[in-house]
This record gives sequence, structure tokens and C-alpha cells, in this order.
Amino acid sequence: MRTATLPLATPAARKGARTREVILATAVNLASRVGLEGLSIGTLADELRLSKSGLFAHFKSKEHLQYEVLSTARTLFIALVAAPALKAPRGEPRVRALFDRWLDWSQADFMQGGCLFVTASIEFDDRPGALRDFLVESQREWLATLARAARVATEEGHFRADLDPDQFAHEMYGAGLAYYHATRLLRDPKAPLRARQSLENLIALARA
Amino acid sequence: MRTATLPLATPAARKGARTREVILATAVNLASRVGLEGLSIGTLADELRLSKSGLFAHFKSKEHLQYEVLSTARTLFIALVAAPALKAPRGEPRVRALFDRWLDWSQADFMQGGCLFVTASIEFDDRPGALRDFLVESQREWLATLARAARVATEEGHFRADLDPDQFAHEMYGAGLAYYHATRLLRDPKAPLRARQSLENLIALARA
DNA sequence: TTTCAACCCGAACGGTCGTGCTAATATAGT
DNA sequence: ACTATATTAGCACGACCGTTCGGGTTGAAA
Repeated sequence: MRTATLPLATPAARKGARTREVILATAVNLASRVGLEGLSIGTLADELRLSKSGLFAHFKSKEHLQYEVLSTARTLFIALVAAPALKAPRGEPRVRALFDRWLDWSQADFMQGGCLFVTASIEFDDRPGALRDFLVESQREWLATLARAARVATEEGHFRADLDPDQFAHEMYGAGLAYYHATRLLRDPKAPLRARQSLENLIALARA
Repeated sequence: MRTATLPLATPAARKGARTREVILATAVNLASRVGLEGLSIGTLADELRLSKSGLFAHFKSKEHLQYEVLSTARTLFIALVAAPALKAPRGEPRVRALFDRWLDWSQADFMQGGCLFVTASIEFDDRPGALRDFLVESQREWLATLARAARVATEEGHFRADLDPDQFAHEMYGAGLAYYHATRLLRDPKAPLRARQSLENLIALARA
């Protein structure tokens, strides 16, 4: 009988699958700096000391590569932001945890060039296709997570009963974006303080 | 914003200066769709039925073209957003006017592809140079305008005395960005409502 | 150890990119 | 109308783009 070494079965964990992961890890890093469109196969191959065609063979097109990169980023986001934050106690603490982890996300060392989702959102908000669809779904999911946390806070009595959770999520999203621009473009050292104050104001308005 | 053509004055200049303006008007339009980096001289020349080198002669490099495009956009922004809004009565009405005009800006017909400043901010927040410097200055100027309006509202007694105008401007900026993403990427029909509610919440907190 | 699929490389393709030249043309001042 | 100059076109360049293909090289199963 086959011993259950890994619960997540990786059927035929050949070498290709491993290098594929290495490629995607580097690609996420690079794409965060130059965007998904600016991500070039040649440059990526050079950085990995791989041949262009050898790398290309793993993904049958550039669009597929971009899709995989985005998908990898989403997995990372869930693992590093959403999942840990959702372990926080129900209600206001969870809302705060989501916000804090989110702010940290764009400062992650593997995202030196900025949040991939923000970059990609700007690049693809106009071009229909699988990339855009994936982005829309991801962002909707994140907004839904924020709204759900707000609703839970209402259930816990932390937030008032007639609070619109979607509106709350929308404004929280705006606070995150403002923080992002303030840090990245303006390099404003007060950005973390401003972001925290933004959340305090949001919560103050949401309280019962 | 219903302007059919760009309201750029053409004061009896040489022919080159006029075609230069035509080029820039089209370039603003194109850059809003594909970004400042994606803006290619060949494509722009085709759209204008000009030769690539003929167009290129007007600007000695692509970076100069990009700079002029951004500069043109800034002139437009001041003429169509800032200046008219600043004519509104001092205090809260002026704050509202700034916000309303700002929301309309990204819906202008000559910016079909999205706000150039947002796009460029994402593209150049990492690359030092004249482009980035210009962007930073423009955004700082806009934030300062918002903050000044908040301070005036305090002077008028509309907003409370201990309000931090920079914090207010920061959060207003976030509300604008959230609106932008909700309309462009998510195509949320409720985006205008959400944005208006965001401003109401901001103002409610700022009131005396 | 043999065998065969998976993996990777090198070269080349048609394109497009920004950017120089040179020559033809249109314009403005006289 | 003529000239000097400003404006535009034509062409070519090197570099890079995504992509294809055929042939080596390697690794895993037999």
C-alpha cells in the first residue's frame, strides 16, 4: 500500500513541477515591480538562468503565465492575510486584524515593487479576458470577506445593527488604497498613522 | 464633463505648435487606455495619420512625450476640476464641489481608459526620474488643495476646530480611489452611491 | 541498465519598439 | 515670388518581444 506521505497528493511530482514553482515565485516578485504586462519572458528567464524557450515550455502562452502568476499571488494573499486574520476573535478585533494584515501585505519582501492586485487592476480594468475575470473575482471575494467581518461585528454587538456592511467594506477598501498610494508614490512617513486613524474613524462611525 | 474636444487654447502659433497640441490631445486619450508606458509612438502616429519620425521630431524622446502628456493632463485637471470647484462657496460646499468634480473627472470622455494620474502613479511609483517627480508634485498639490478646503471649512465653522485637515484630505483621497476601483474594475453600479455616502460619513465626522 | 517520456536549450521567425539620419515638402517673412 | 526655415516623410538600425521547432539531455520507471 502507498504510504500517505503528503496529504495534498502531488501526482507525479516530477522535476518540472518544482521548477515551475520556482519560476512562479520569481515571476511574482518581478511582476510586482514591472507589472503583469511589463513582465517579459526573456528577462524572467535570465533572472532564473533559464533559456527563454525552456521557460516558455512550462506555460503555453504569456497569458497563461500571467494567469498563473496572479493565481499564485492569490494563494499567497489568502495564506498570509485572509486566513490568519480570520482566526482573530469575532467582531471588531477581526476587522482590525484584517486591516492590519492587509497593510503589511504590500510591504512584504516578495512584493518589493508593490501589490500585484493593485497593479493588475489598473492594467486590466479595461481589457476583457480571463485575467480581468480572475481579478474581478478576487477583489469581490476580498470585499465580501471585509463585509462579512463587519456583519459579524454587528452580530457581536460591536457595530450598530443598521450598519451597511458592504458600505463599510467599500470604505475600508478606500482606506487601504489611500495608504498604498501614500506609501508608494508619496513616500509619506505618516502613512501608517493616517491609515490607522482612518480605520479608527470608520469603526467609530460603525459603533452602536 | 461633456467637452467634445479638449479645451486647449491655440493662440495663433506656428503650425508645429498646433499639430503638437493635436498630438498631445490624442496622446492623452490613448495613454489613458494603455498607460504612459504602453503608449507607443508608432500607434499614436497611425491614429493621427502621421509618420512615426514626423511625430517623433516634435519631442526629442519618448520620455519627453510622456512628460508633456502628463503636463497636459494636469492642465486639464486644473481647468476642469480644481478651478471650477474652488469657485464654490467657502466651507463645506467647496469640499463637496471638489469631490463631485473629481468623481466626474475619471468619467470624462477624453479619459475613456481611466484616470491618467492613477495609471501613471502605479507605473512610476518605483522608477525615479522626472516623470515620478512630476507625479508626486501633482498629487501633493491635489492633496494640499483638499486639505486647504477642509481648513477653510473649519474657519467657516462648518467643520470642528480640532479637525486635522491633512487627515481629512487623506481619507477623501481614499474615498475617491475606492470609487475609481469600484467603477472601473468591478463595474459596480452602486459605486456613485457608495462614494457619496463615503463623503457624507467623512463630513459627519468632521462636523463640529 | 535499458528505455522513453519529460525537460530544456539554441536558433530562428515575424513584429514592434525607440531613435537616428537624409531628403523632400510646406510654411512664414520678405 | 523667393528664400530661409520649420515641419514632415522615408528608411534603416539594433534591441527586444512572444512564439515555434527540432534536437539534445536528463531523470524516472522497467
